[in-house]
Formats: sequence, C-alpha cells, structure tokens
Amino acid sequence: MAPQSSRAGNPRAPGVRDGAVADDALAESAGFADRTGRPMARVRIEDVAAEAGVSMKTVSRVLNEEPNVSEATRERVRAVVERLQYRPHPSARVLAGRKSYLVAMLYDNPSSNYLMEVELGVLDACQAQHYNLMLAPLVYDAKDIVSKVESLVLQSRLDGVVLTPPITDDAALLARLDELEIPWSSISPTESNRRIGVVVDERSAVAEMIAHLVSLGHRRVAHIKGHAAHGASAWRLAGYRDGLAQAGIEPDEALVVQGEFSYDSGFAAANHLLDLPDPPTAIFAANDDMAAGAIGAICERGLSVPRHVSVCGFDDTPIARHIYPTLTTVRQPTREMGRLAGLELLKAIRDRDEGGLVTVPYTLQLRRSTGPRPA
Amino acid sequence: MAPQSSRAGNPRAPGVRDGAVADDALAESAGFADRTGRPMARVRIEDVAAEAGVSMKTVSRVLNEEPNVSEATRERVRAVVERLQYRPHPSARVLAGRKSYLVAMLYDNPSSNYLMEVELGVLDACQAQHYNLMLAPLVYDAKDIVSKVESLVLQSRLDGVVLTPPITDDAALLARLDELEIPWSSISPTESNRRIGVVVDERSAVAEMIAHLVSLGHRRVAHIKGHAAHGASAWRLAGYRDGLAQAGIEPDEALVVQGEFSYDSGFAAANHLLDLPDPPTAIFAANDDMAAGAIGAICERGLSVPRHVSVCGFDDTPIARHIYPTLTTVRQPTREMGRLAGLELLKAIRDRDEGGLVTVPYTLQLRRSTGPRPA
DNA sequence: CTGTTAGCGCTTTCAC
DNA sequence: GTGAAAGCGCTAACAG
Repeated sequence: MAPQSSRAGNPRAPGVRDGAVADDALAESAGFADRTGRPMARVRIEDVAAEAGVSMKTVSRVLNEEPNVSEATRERVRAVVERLQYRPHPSARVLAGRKSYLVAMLYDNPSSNYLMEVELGVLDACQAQHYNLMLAPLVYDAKDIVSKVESLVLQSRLDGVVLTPPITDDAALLARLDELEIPWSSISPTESNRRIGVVVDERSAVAEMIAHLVSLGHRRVAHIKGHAAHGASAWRLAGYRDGLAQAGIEPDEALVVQGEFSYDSGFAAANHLLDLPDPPTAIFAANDDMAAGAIGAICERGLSVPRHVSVCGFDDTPIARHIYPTLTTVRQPTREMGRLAGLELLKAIRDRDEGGLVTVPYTLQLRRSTGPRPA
Repeated sequence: MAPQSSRAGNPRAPGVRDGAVADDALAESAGFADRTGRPMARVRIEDVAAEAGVSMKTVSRVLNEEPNVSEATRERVRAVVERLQYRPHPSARVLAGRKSYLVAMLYDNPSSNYLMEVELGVLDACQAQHYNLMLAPLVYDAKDIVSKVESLVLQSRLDGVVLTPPITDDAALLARLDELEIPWSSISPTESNRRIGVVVDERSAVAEMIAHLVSLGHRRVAHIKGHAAHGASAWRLAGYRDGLAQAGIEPDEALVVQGEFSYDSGFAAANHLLDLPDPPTAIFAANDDMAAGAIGAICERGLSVPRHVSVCGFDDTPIARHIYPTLTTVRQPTREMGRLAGLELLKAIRDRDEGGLVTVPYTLQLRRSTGPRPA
C-alpha cells in the first residue's frame, strides 16, 4: 500500500465514467486539417483497405494482431496505415466488438501523491496499448464495496481492473471479480492475495533502513505503524523487527505505536514517544506523511532533527524533499509500479493464462533527517 | 475522451484516447446481474421505447432533453428509464451522434497538487453531465503547442477543452481553437485572455496577506516572484505592491526576487534575501512550494520561523499543513474552480452563447509561519 | 409533437 | 488465408 497520504487537498479523485484520456495523437502530427484549418475527413478502415487492396476485415486483423494474414499482406497493410496515419475510431471498436478497451483503477484516497504517481504509470501502460483508463475513486467501505464495484464493472463493461491498497486485500471483492471473470491486477497486495500485479520487498527495505539507523549508533529505534487495514503496515512492521533482530537489539514494545498514515497521527505518535521515560533517539515512520508529522512534533518541542532525534519515512513522496530537514526514506518506483501493474493486467485480459506478479526494486534515499545518535 | 481513458499522459497521461473515466454507475446499483451473478442482458433504448409505447427517437429526445416531446410522454419515458435502470451506451452515442462527449484538460505539469485538485473538479462537472474527460499532459513548448493541440482536438474529436496556466495565455493557441470552433474554458487566465472560465481575485488576496504581515509589525516584507510565464506571477506581484502601498511602505526593489514556483527556487531566493545587508523580516512567496523552500533555507541557517523571519505562501497545497511550522497561505477553492470551469465549458458546448467567467472567493489561512516582527 | 429509415466505423459471424 | 454481409446501440435526417 501505500500509504495514502492524506493530504487533503490534493490531488485527484476522479469520477465516474469520465476519465481522463490522453491520446497518442499528442505525440504525432496527424494530418487532419489542411492549411485552411478545415478538418479533413477522417481516414476510415475502408480507406485503408481500398488503398492496400484488401478487405476491411484483413485490415482489422492486422490492427488487432490476429492470425490468418500472410506476413506480406500484414506488412503492406501496416505501411498504408502508417502512411495514411490511420487510427481506428475507439467508439466504433467498442460498439462493434465485445471488448470495451476500458480498464478501471480502483482506489480510495484520491488525494495521495502515491496514487497519482501510480495512476500515471497505469495510464502509460494503457495508452501504449490503446486502452482507456477509468478512474474509480471509491469511498472504501467493506460493506458495499462489492456491489459498488460490481455495478461499475457491469455497467461500464470493464475489461479488467487495477486494485490499489487496501482494496487489494478485500477477499470478498476478489472472489466476486473472479466469479464475474474480470481480470484484476494488484499493487502491493498482501501475500495471500497475490496473483497478478506488482510488489516491492518492503520488508527488506525497512530492515535495511533500520540497519542504517543502527550504523549511526542508534539503539532505541521507535516505529510508528501504518493504518491497520493496510497490508503494508504489517510488512513494514515486520521489516522493523527484522532490522532490530539483525542488529541484536532487544525489541521494546513501548517503542511501537499505532499511526494511520496521516500527518496528524504521526504528530501524535511522536509526542507519545517523546514523553516516554526513556525516549527513542530515532523514529521510523511507516510513511512520509507520518514522518513529517513526527518532525513537526519534535520541532514543536524545541528539539532538532536529526541532532536530538533522527526520523525516517517510507515512500519518498514529494514532501520528503520539501520539508526541513529533508527526509531519509525508502523510494519505491511508484509510477513504474503502476505501469507494470497495467501491463500485467492487459496481458491477462488478452489471455487469461498470462500476467503474473512482478517484483520491483526499492532504494534507500538517505537525506538529512537521520544522523548520529546524540551523545 | 471519453471513454477512453483519458488522461493522457500522466498518470494519466496517457496517452491517447485513454483516460480515466469514472462512471456514475458507481453511485448507483444498477441491476445488471441477478443473484446468480450472471450479468443480464443490457437494457437498450429499444426496450425502453417498447415498454413506454413510443419510438426510439422519442426516448432519445427525452434523454437528450430535446424539444418536441409532450410533457406527459416525457414523464412516462423517464419513469420507464428509471424503472429499467437504463443507461445509454456511451460508444453508441458517440458513434451515431456528432458529438464526442469528450473534453480534455490541457496542462503541463502533471504532478502538481494544484492540478490534481483542479482535475478532480473538472471530473466532477463532466461526470455529472455524462461527459468524459481526457487528460492531456503537454510538455509546454510554445513552438509546437498549437499543432499538438490541433491534432489532439481533431483526432479525438474533442467537444471542448479546459486550459490551465500557463497554457491559458498562449494567444496563438487560443486563436486556433477559435478557428476550429472548439469551445475553451480557462482556469485563472490573465485579464486579456478571459472569456469563459474561473478566476479568483489573487491580487486582493495578496494585498490582504501583506496587510496581515504589516499588522504583525513587519515593514521589510520581501517577495519571491513566481515563474515569469505565468499570469499568476504578475497578479501576485501586483497584490504585493498594492499591499505595501496601502500600508504606506516604500517599496524596495532589492526585496523582490525572481523564483519559478519550485522548492529549490524558493530556497535559493530566500538565501539571497537573507544575505542582504538589511534583510527582510517577512517573506511572501508566490506559492507554497517556494515558501517551503524559503523555510528550509531559513532553518538551515539556524534561524527560526516565525521568530526570526515570517514566511507565507499561496495556494494552500497539502504541504502547507505538513511542514514545520505550518504555513500561512492563501487558499483558493481549487477543486471547485475545476468544477466551475468544467460547468461553464459544458454550457458553452451546448450553446455557443452560454458560459461565462465566474469569480470564486479566496480565504487567508493564518497558521504558524507568520508571527510578530522580531524586536 | 412523433415516428421511420439510414447509417456512424468497426468487428463479428460464416462463407469462400 | 481472405472476404461479404450483418449488425453493435444510438442519433440524424427526413418524413408525417
């Protein structure tokens, strides 16, 4: 998961059946208008067929990479398509075919930077294959999410869906999607819900981060956990424990406090930690927003980061570079993750036996918020 | 777009004809599947016509709010539509009609929180009227923006476009859109490019902000300007001057430095200001990111905000609440602005004589980054 | 005020 | 390997 950020304010949450679509056309200069500025008639499949001396159906076959076309014809058709700058009319395709060429990305916190990035990645994948992406922001509520998604899927004739945390782990929803035979691809699902999608080894990433803290001399390292409903919270907590164990540090449960991925929860959790009789010298927050909150709480007490307390987060959202001090955090290739999730989904849509789970690498971003343990 | 996915690029940025689409369907519980989970056949306009005892065309008229239908028939058809939970097939509409039910939002910085919010608002408007939104991230480059947009518009048969700064002020583009008879709606355009869209009185907002600073005792108030290509930079600068004038403070050009809306530029600008022989006691940055950068620079020198220097920004992006100290800034109702821009555009699409410029109110968000002038 | 007839541009049969 | 015909679901055009 991703930690959603709860920045209110931000970003995007889209709506229904609207989506945002971008067209490759942008990258090209299709010749759709002459100098007079009057649009020229659109090139149709019929024109391509005539020009190539084949039937419409053959052109269609080439376009959709279907079999039963000789390599020679295929090449000839491709050349004409290219020359005429032909682009199939999406609506006609949808109407005539049985596919909708539409996939949706389901998410519940439209304003997180994390999701925006992911969305861009999914969009990359979709546009590359001429699929459309529908944004489906949901107010996550286990009670009716199944029926909501069901009507969305059926109404919009979705060809597949990309799931983001914590929706990735709603067993009832996953089961229903399977019944409806709608392929789904997950981003950072928990172990038990993996099938098609993308994951990063968050656990190892966190363990590495803890090792970094330990190398700076810290022994009392606290952890602010993420929202309980998110699988990521569990992974990150496990990584924290691994890191401590690897360093031979006795875990102290008093140093593990609950947060919920929001700035405010990080702020409150840090205050709690600092009030402890034997406070930590370093804090690992399960995401950047909470880390920012922790830094706020520390500063508010007149203490300094990292001189008095080191703080680190997870996600490397933009805020990590925009707060003072800049935040040490774990970077996941968010956009790439979205792209890969989209790619795997499209594979599965084409062939139910395709599509798999891909693992992407993380990177530790060491910045100014972590430093040597105070003397 | 439509149905396609829309965001081009970006995260949506995708590409082509893909977009993010969200469907109202989400909000409903269309009865598209029986208990067995098997989807039922989709209700078509023909079914509605038969059920209501009228022709398809009449149903179509009711659906599109066209004239020439008696109120009685209208009501009867509406009832059947409701009972059958009929929803027109978007692709069929597009294919048959001459409208694409697709508008695009043109922007150039896909990752800003500001744009994400705006996008959500535009999406709100689109989905409410069953329009699709295509996201069209552009790498803004005056040289070829006209042809890029032109091919996008023609290729995707856009019904209209929403422009965001600084694209709002590209005269050549606006002229071309007019030639192509594509309605356009702008968000925060400069005075000379206003016609349909949304604006806030940024100038007064800034003047008020300066008055706030003055009321705290500040006399040496600096300004970090925004990117020169953005109309907003000029407004905010004008507001700064107004504020100073109203307070009877002699402007000092040394206190006005160029920024470019980025964190780094704010950081650099603040450093420059602090190095001045007679440095300012307060800094008004033209946006929040630069204000954050200024705070970073100030902290780096071991100074404290607002004890040594007060800082304020503009936009009230999420970062304003997530940095320490929290940032005093001007809040614009970004999402609402997107919604209104979309609404006015749709009006103009329906009737070329409709749609206008609406002004929305701003609010000063007084937080912790501004305080009394140091003794 | 209302209905009938053609397609929109593409993909599906199903034939060759 | 390839093509001809028949729609997908809706709206435009032209009747009444």
